[in-house]
This record gives sequence, C-alpha cells and structure tokens, in this order.
Amino acid sequence: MKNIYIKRGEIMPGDLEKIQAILNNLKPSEKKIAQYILKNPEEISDLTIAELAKRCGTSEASVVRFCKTLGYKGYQDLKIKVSADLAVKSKKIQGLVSVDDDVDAIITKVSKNNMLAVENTMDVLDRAEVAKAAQALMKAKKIDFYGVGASGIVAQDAMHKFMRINKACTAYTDTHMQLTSAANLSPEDVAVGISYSGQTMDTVDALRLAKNAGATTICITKFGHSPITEVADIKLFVTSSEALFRSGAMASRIAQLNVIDILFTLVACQKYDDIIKYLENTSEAVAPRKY
Amino acid sequence: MKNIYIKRGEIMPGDLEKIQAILNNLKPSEKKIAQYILKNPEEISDLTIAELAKRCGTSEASVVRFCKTLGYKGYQDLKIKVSADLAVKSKKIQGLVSVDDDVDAIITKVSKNNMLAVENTMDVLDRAEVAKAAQALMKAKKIDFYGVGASGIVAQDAMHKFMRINKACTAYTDTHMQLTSAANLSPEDVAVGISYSGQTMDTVDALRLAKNAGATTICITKFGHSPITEVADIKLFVTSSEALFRSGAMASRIAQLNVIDILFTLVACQKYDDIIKYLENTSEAVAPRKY
DNA sequence: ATGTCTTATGAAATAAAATTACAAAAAATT
DNA sequence: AATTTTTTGTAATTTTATTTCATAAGACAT
Repeated sequence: MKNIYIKRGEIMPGDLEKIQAILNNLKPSEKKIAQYILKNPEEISDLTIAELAKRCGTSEASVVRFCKTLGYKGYQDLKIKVSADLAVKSKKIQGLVSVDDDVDAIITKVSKNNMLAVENTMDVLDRAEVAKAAQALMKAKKIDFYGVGASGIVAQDAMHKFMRINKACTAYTDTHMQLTSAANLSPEDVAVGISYSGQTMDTVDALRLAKNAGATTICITKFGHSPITEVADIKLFVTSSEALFRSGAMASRIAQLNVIDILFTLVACQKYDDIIKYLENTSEAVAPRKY
Repeated sequence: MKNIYIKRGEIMPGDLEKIQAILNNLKPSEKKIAQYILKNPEEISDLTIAELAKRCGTSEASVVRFCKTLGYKGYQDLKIKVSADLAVKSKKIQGLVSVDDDVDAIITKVSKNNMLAVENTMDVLDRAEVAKAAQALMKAKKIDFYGVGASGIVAQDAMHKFMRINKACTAYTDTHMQLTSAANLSPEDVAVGISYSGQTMDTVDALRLAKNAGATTICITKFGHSPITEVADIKLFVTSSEALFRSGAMASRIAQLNVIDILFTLVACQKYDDIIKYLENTSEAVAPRKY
C-alpha cells in the first residue's frame, strides 16, 4: 500500500522535488545554486544566468553545469520547467481558514481544500485494490453500504448510484439495521464499510459481522491502519488534511464520494451495454417529475 | 450574475485566453504568430525567436513586437508565461471515460472531473450572493433543506453540518414533508432548495411555498436560468460538465457539497466563539461510539 | 611534508539568442 | 498619383547562454 504512494511520488515528482532529492549529491557550488532556487523559486523566471550566479556567489559556468547535471537542456530549459512547476503548485496552496477571512478568501480556501482532498486520494489509491473492489461489486449478488454520520451520507450516495444501474444494494445508516443485514449476508454478497476515522464502532462491527457471514468486505477510510482495516478484505484509502476547520467531515467525505464515483464508473464501464439501458430507464423514470 | 462570471474571467484569464481575446486587434503578421501559438502552445517552450518567426512565415522583429503588444517583457517572458499557463491547464485536462479505459485511467479521469467541478464552481460563485446567503442562514430561526435524489443527499449533508453548530435545521427528501414544512415557515426562516437541473418539481414547489410563506429562499443549482431561480431570493450557482458519464449526478453533487462547505464555514466563522464550543460538544457526543 | 593526480571552479572567449534601429514595402489618405 | 502613415523585414547591436581552458583546491600516494 504504502509503496504505491511512494512509487507514484517518485514517478512524477515536481521539478523542485527533483532538485531537493539530489541536493546532497551535488558539488558545493552547484549545491549553493540548488538551495537558492529551492528558497526563491519564484525569482528564477526573472533572473539571467549572470544574476543568479552572482546571487549564489558562484559562476555562470556552474549554473550551466548545474542545469545539465539535473538533466535539463540548459538554463532556459530549467527556467521554464521550474516556472511551470511553480505555477501548477501555486494553484493548489490554500491556507487555513481564519476567522476574519472575507467571503472570497473562504470560497477559495474551502474549494482548494476540497480539490486537494480529491487529488491526494487520486494519488494514494491503490490501483490493484480498486480493481479488486470493482470486480467484487460487479459480481456481487447484493451490496450493503454501512456508514453513520457524514459517512452515512456517502453510503446513501453510493446506494443511489448503484441502484441506477440495477444493482441490488442498500445503504444502512441505522446501527441495528446494519447488524441485522450484515448477519444475513452470504459469500456471494459484498459489504462496504465507510468510516473516515476507521474507528466508528457501529460500522466496524457491522463489517466484521459481514465478514464472518462470508461476504467480501470493503472499507473506505483514511490512509493508515485502523480497526476497520482489520475486518476489510479490500482496503480503499482516502487522504485529507481535515485541518481546515474543526468540523467532523469536510473534505474527507468529498474524497470518499470520489472513491464511490470511481467504483461506480468502473462497474458501469465493464457492463456498459446493459448499464446504458438502465441509466436511460432511470432517467426516464424521474423525467415526469421535472418542469 | 452573469457579469461576475465574465468579470472574474477577465481578471484572471490564462495567457492563452489573453492571446485569443486580442487576436482580431492584431496586425496581420502578429496575428499569424498568435494563431501559431494558439495552435501549438506546447511547442513554444522549445522554439527560439528565429524558429518561431520562420514557422509563422514572418520576422524575428514581429515576434518581439507581438510579445510587447501583449504586455510581456519580451519573448523569454512570453515563453515562460505561456509554458506555465499550459502546465496548469494540462493538469486539468481529463478526457471522457471510455469503456476500455484501465483502472488507472478511470481513477484519474473521474478525480480530475470532480476537481474541475469544484474549481469551476469556485470561479462562478457570486461572492455577493454567497455573502447574502451566509447572512440569511446565520440569522435564520430555522432552516429547511429540500432536495430529492442525488440532491437529497446534499440536503442531508447540509443538515448534518449545520446541526453540529446547533442550528435548528432539517433536510426533507420526502415530497409531502417538504411541502408540509414549507407551508409552515415564517419570515424569520430560511429554505434552501437544491436541484442541479433546477427543474425538479418537488423541490421547486416546496421552495415556492416557502417563499409565499414569507421565508427567505436560497437555491443551489446549475448556472443559468431555470424554474428554481424564479422562486429563490438568493441564487447560488454551480457548474459541472456532467458529461463524463451518463449518470444523473456525478460531479454536480460534489460541486453542491462544496457550496454547502462554503456556507457552513462562513456561518461558523462569524460566530466562531459559540461554534467552537458546539463542535467540541458534538465531537464528544459521538466519541464513545469509537474504538 | 611534497609531489602527483583528480576534481571543482571561474574568467574569458565564443556562440546563440533576443532586441533594437532603420529602411523598405505596403496600405491608407489626400 | 503623390504623400503620409503604418506595417514589416533585414541587419546591426546588445544581451544572454554556453563552452573552453587555465587555475585552484582537494585527495592520495610516496
């Protein structure tokens, strides 16, 4: 699991991370340049080689050598790549919400936080586990979704989605109902437990019961080890800083919904011909309720 | 409303949009350059002035003039800015899901689509309307959230959030209950109607009834005019391509949830001292249900 | 410690690229 | 048709990047 994350991180690191990574393999003069760029990345788009060399207390030749060492064609190339990397990154930064932020600041910060939750989840999701989960859901005779509180809403959303493609599924947000249904599952069924903390008793208990009943169990929870991962055959992890505001679930449920979307899309794609029909049917079904 | 969108678009357009915008005010030779760049933006980071001039069938001097006309310091500057703009944009591009996409492709496409929905909504949201909505919610004696189907889930999420800060609120996903509650609202109350299409009869009817009862009405719907905007005092718009897969609501509900997050955060910030206490209380309340 | 070898570095030369100045051509105006 | 204005490209100039090469610093052996 953890590998995947690190692996993906190594496949596509930003240019600045690349510089950071080889910092200690550099010659002294090149190291000075690397450090200066890491410290003032926004400056370099305006600096000429001569200016940069001067600010680093080194020579123009060393700057060029530094660029080549890093695998760039030259200084121009480095300049362009670092600026582009920075532009991409700056689109993402969002500070914590502070009490005296104005409306625009809050719109921006909350939105970026939500975007980041989706993006991080996209990076951290284990492709193999996702494939396994989709496979299980596709084959499932019936699907149970368990979740309480904010995760209960995700469970309901999942039910709503899978119902549209004619999957026998139910979202249980009531503890007793969760347990009752879980106890009656069969090995052909799938149970999905949703809990950001991974510690919600009700959901964990229901999922354990489902596992004991022989059903395939899937969890959607935050990255790392927790009670729910112990009772899940397939583990799907989301990430989210959750630090934006002290509110139970802000970005985390958006990350969870993103996982639901992914699973739904995968299942839908694999049975496309049948499913497109179901989608049309359900669309028509609600049409008379529209102006 | 529409203004804001266009206005914001003009405040921070990408570099390529800027070129597109003045295309017709350019001299013939500069226009050739603009068109070439718009057609092959990814090339220009590798082209020298001389090469670009040749490919456009014009002169080096014209390229420089073109850069200056656009407000750049020179060709280098343009090169860096366009490359950066492109890098930001390429992070966002996500094609339609195709039936034979592999797991990784689907994870990426679905996630990017969701991120884009949040981002576009962030851009399109009218700051003044959001402020008015937050103000109304803060003052509200009680809040009703109406929504059916996928939007019903958003309504429930909203209720869950505002309950945590001790707001009297209820989410109604049952048509009859919506109407019943709406009929009994007072001018001190607020009703929030959620419908992506803006055409959902049940939700529109309930919101109309609420308005007639004297309550302040807020809608969360897709950008543009629709039945629901006619019965809403305050209009909050989300955008979402929705074209990723033929499924009622994919990204749109994430955009809607983002709006809920924004409203919640605004209300929470304005009454921070009280609210932090409520949040702690509710956190403690569910703690015994955790492992 | 001294000399030899290796590596790292910067000054200066060179090459490349961008910018500017200017004159020719094209278009517009009289 | 002549004149003015605008547009454009060529060539000169300047700026910037790259390479070369000599020297300095450090490592290692004697």
